[in-house]
Amino acid sequence: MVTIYDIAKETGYSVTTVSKALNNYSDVSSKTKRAILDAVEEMGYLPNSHARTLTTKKSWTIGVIFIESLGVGMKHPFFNAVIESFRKNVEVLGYDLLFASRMINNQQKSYLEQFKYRGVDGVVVVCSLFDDVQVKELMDSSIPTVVIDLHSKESAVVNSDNFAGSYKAVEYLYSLGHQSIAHIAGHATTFAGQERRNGFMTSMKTMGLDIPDEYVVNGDYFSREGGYKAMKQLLSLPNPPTAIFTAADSLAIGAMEAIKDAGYQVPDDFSVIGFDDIELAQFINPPLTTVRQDTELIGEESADLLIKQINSQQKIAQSVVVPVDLVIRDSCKALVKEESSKPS
Amino acid sequence: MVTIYDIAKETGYSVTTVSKALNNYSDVSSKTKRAILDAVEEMGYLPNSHARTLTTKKSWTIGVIFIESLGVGMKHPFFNAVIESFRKNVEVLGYDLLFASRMINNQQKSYLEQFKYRGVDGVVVVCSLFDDVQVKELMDSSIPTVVIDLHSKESAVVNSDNFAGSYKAVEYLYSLGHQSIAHIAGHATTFAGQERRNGFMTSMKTMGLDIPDEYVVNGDYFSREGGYKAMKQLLSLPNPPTAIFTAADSLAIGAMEAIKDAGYQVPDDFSVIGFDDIELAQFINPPLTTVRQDTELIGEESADLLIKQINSQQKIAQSVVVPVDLVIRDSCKALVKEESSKPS
DNA sequence: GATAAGAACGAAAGCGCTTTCGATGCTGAG
DNA sequence: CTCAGCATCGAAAGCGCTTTCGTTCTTATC
Repeated sequence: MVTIYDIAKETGYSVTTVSKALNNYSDVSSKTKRAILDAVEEMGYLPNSHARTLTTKKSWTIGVIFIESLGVGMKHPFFNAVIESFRKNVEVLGYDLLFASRMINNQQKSYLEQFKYRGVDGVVVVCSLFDDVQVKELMDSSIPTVVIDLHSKESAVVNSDNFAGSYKAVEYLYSLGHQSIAHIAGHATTFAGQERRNGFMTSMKTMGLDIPDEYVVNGDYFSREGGYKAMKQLLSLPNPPTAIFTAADSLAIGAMEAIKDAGYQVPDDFSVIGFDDIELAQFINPPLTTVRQDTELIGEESADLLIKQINSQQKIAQSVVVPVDLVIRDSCKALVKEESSKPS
Repeated sequence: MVTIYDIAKETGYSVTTVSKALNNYSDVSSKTKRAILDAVEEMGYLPNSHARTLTTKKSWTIGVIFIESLGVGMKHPFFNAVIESFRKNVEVLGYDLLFASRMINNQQKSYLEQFKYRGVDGVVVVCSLFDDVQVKELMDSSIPTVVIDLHSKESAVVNSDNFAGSYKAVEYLYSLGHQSIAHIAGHATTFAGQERRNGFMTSMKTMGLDIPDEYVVNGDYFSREGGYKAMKQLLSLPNPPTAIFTAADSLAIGAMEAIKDAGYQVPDDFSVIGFDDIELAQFINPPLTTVRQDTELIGEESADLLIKQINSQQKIAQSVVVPVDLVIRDSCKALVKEESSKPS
């Protein structure tokens, strides 16, 4: 490995001067700078990030963690889309992303410990779970943190406008003539799940619609199976809803399977609408109407928020919410008035 | 930040002894070790990875890069599944994953330079492109490398048995009575694309089937659009095939869209079969019959291969190919003999 | 009681870099 | 000619850790 000393020896200058030339200090003449840079080029010198970090306390590294209940990690379509966008936004600044393992010296450590050990400049966590102690610890620590998909008054967070998303969904269903609208909810320990549920309840009330207790059923951890089971439950009701708003596309997909398995059709018999707009949504049958989360923007906003904290050396308690859009595909249909066919 | 010196002062021992206690050296009595460990616990000491790496030359970090033509990065369903599996396999050993940015001191650098700068212990690259210079550079370098989805005699590589996969697909189609089978190929600069194409050609010959030139059409970079265009082309032929084997699920999906747009049905009018078995495959309509790549195993094998190199301090030129499976769903159908209806 | 062997500890160098502060030489102003 | 001021450069300390090589002290051996 060629070090700063080697190129000092080669050029006849001191390591100090070499270091300064490399870091664009003003007190080195252009002639010697030229000579040093030439030698650097010729000898194939590369700085050592660890040595540099050791003295500067800046690692140009951002830690990232996923906290999700499915256990799919990087395969999570929403999470990886957000992180990909985040990555693009920070890489141009020179930051690398570190996916941590929580093992130091063969001992299990917390994320906070791991990141302190690694000396990251900041960390981005994608976390929907409300009360993860490790994430809490991170947010309370001194290291700059931004968490995505979680809400907090005291920390830097960014998430979609879940409430508004629910509203748009319900409003759309209502405009289609639906009155009996059910909700397959995300897990209650999850901020997004809770918020979408709140949005549903509120907008239903705003529309003046009834919400029977049985119409709000838990889909568990945003899994397909959860959606399937929840829909089964809905179908077994004496008065099933005509439309279902689910808290996630995966839930919607599960629900649609249940509907098909029961011999019904979407959207003819039931309208369903999802949340997320994962890639899958447009390819299933029928293509899913859903509330789209803007992963690009979420990634960008979180990058901004984190970088701002890193640069200012202080935590910023700011909550940015990014707007969502309803994307209309074919899983919802206007309700034909039952009154005409079935006079009461 | 509490350092080794602080806990030395606290306990009255030298930093040497503290360091030894921390690293389980045998020449420290159990009593002093106990005392030191207690102080460590009490003072909340954490080692500094950069300082440690600086002296040991071991960073417990593995660099990862994606080289893919779509520009989707972490969103690539095959790549992220492989990397997720890889991560699980190395994290228990204490390795962290570093997604590099190629920016050092505000200057654009190559991956090799970036990784040397970062002092990673090894790098895993997921790369389908044949002749990427940066990947070549990496493979030729002294740093342990494993590359996934690429073939090479001189390096550590792991990939699916693309050839056998094609064979299974063609064989299946043939068993269904299809004789006119076309291939929508992946890009030729891609190892997987090339190999699947080879497998197609060879197995067709083995089955004694004809391959008109027009039956092998390029799907470009494994994109849906590529599949769409290629299928359009196939449909415009005077004698279109009855079945299409595509080099990727994305291509198959595009092809199926083209088929539908032309007013035909899958699998009634055309059988199509994909490659990969991405999550989407089971949810599209009809569910796609496809050749499944075992992402779990690929990740595991690459982890093994890389770790072996890291531990042995030398490059290993080994090529492991992991088996694929045909998963049969609903996009293929037995061909009804045309002879009966259309006597020649 | 003298000696060898082992157990427990520490001094110091070194990993590759940055940064402070001082030294040196040169210029032009007076 | 003198001196202030500027432009260049370098010595040295320090970042936090590991590791080699001694040193000291205890214990067992004859």
